Amino acid sequence: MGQLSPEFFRRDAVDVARDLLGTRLLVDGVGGVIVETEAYDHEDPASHSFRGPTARNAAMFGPPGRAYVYRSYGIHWCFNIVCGADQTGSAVLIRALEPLAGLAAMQERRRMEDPRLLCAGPGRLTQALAITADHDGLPLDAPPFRLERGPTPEAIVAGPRIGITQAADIPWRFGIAGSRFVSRRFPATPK
DNA sequence: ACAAAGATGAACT
DNA sequence: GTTCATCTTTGTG
Repeated sequence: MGQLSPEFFRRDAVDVARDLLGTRLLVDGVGGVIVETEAYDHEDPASHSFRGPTARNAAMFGPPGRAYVYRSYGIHWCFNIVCGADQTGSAVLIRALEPLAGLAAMQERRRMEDPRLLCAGPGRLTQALAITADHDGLPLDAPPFRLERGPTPEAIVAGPRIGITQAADIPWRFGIAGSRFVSRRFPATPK
């Protein structure tokens, strides 16, 4: 299974967000399978890129396939992958992983044992993988990162994004159906 | 210069 | 369900 190339990310963030589910993300060999994502683009009032380029969101307006890392609530780091053509200001927030590799390192960094709580949330997974501002702007097809496509999930679910006030009704949060490693359960989908 | 909000998580009632 | 730690970025005067 080869590395995902920048071309994989050179398209609509919503499509990338869906297609990233099932992909393995590793940082220095530590990580797991992406089970939850959210899409953001620059037409989107909830996105950091909505009001154009700034010092913080510079990576979002760079080439696709790179990291955008920002500080959240003064405490946590959040990890995104830049999408779209160059300078379009779209990205996918990685919200949760199913831990697979380097469990001991993650447990040490998170000071807890339960695999379900190691990477279930954007701030938790950056702590578990030791992602910080040092990674902002780095390409994801080179060390310390590794992104390898895995089996396509049987089914995915969608729902409103978490923790935003603008465009709170847009269902751009995606998850692997039935995963016990997501940050929160998805709303029941009416038939 | 200042204030407010924020793509969160943990602890607590 | 609520509170709060903690601090950068951004908008406003």
